[in-house]
Amino acid sequence: MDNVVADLQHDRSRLGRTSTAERVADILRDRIMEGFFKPGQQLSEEAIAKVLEVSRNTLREAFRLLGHEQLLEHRLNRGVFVRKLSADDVRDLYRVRRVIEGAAVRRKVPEEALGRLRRAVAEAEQAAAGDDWQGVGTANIRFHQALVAANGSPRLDEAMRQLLAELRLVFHVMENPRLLHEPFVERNRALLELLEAGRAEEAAPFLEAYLDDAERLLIHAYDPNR
Amino acid sequence: MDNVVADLQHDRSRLGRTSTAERVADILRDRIMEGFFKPGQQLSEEAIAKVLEVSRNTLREAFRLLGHEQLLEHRLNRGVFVRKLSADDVRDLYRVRRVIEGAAVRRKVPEEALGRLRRAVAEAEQAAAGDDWQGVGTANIRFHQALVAANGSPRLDEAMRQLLAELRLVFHVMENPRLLHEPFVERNRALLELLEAGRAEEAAPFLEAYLDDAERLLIHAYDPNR
DNA sequence: GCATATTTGTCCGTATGTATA
DNA sequence: CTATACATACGGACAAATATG
Repeated sequence: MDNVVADLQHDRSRLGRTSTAERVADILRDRIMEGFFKPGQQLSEEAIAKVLEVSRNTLREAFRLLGHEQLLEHRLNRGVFVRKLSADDVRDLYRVRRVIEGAAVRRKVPEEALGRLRRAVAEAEQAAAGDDWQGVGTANIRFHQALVAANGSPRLDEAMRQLLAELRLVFHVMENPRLLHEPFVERNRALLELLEAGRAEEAAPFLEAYLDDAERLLIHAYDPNR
Repeated sequence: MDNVVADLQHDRSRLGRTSTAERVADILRDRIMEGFFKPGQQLSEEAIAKVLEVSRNTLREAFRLLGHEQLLEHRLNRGVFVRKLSADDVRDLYRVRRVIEGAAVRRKVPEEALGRLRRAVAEAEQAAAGDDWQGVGTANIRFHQALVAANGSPRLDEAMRQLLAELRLVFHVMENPRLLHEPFVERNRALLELLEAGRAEEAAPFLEAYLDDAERLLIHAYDPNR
């Protein structure tokens, strides 16, 4: 436990530009999303403040930011914990994805967004060829971000960014990332081709089925307790 | 259980004991949304901390929360200011509304949600009859919240709550709330009737036109500088 | 169930940096 | 350019809640 916190030392160098609280939040966010801090784990004020060499007050501001992003959970007089998602949370996240991504595929996707989609698909295929399933996951996420960007809305982009950050909390408690990401590489390509052909009326139900399957797969494999 | 009382269920989350920072954030949020603090206005740490009798550290935690909700803007070493929305922001907010509310009307709206919609419409009509345009605005907002609730997603509910809070920033810099809210009372009723009849394929374009008009009206009347 | 240690919640004083009149 | 006001950040203090033996 002490060793886990000690590893944070490496992030100490990144402090130096914007407000300290925001930079601390950035560091912690990265750590949570990469699975270094695990769902359910408590983040001790004193320990982290000491290692990052910031005051407890500043750290608490950072905690507030991450709490609002749903990555941390505040329990009064108990402290902050990395959020642990329930199966219901997963279902809700997919509900939101259907709404936001569904709206995107119903539009005529601009050429710029198509370019990003193509690159994401190529990246995923390349990673898959090299058995790099972590890389496939990252590329797939980029694919869906590019998809949402077709809406042309900064706020939807931001909402998707946060949604995917939450989803990572789920990914990290699962072993076997291949099972999770491999099936969707070719479906991403298929979806891309529908969009390139401007066949929105087919893309929408295709995406629905896609997300249904992804949700089912995730729920089935997901055990919130560890 | 009484249906009117059922609406209160949504406020249940606000009951639990909370930290001072969260209660301060609640107070400030209310003040901003009621127009007491005006867009562009600076919120002085020292002055507010003194009046609310909390420490500046605690107040800063509250500021972080509201900043993340887009109601306050942080300028490094300058302080926090009530967010001032641009015309582009307004357009983006309506983009998001089309996505979230559009998804709702495409569904079969559950009876429970229909009940809330009916009550909101009735409330708006009653307020309009009494020339209470502020009340009409509140009722209309409740209508759209009930609409989004048809998605059955806590996260979309929360997103809508925040979106409407941002929109209030715009409403408050406009004089003549009647112009803003009156036209939509009967359109809300019309939309409700389409939903009650289960005519989703008509409700969707009706809502689109509705939001287009509302956005146009708002953009036209809105001058970000005061 | 009790006594004790630990941790959070909150406040204060202060030093430093930054923007602006 | 200087002066002033204010935000930023720190560290210490203590009460209150919670965990621990």
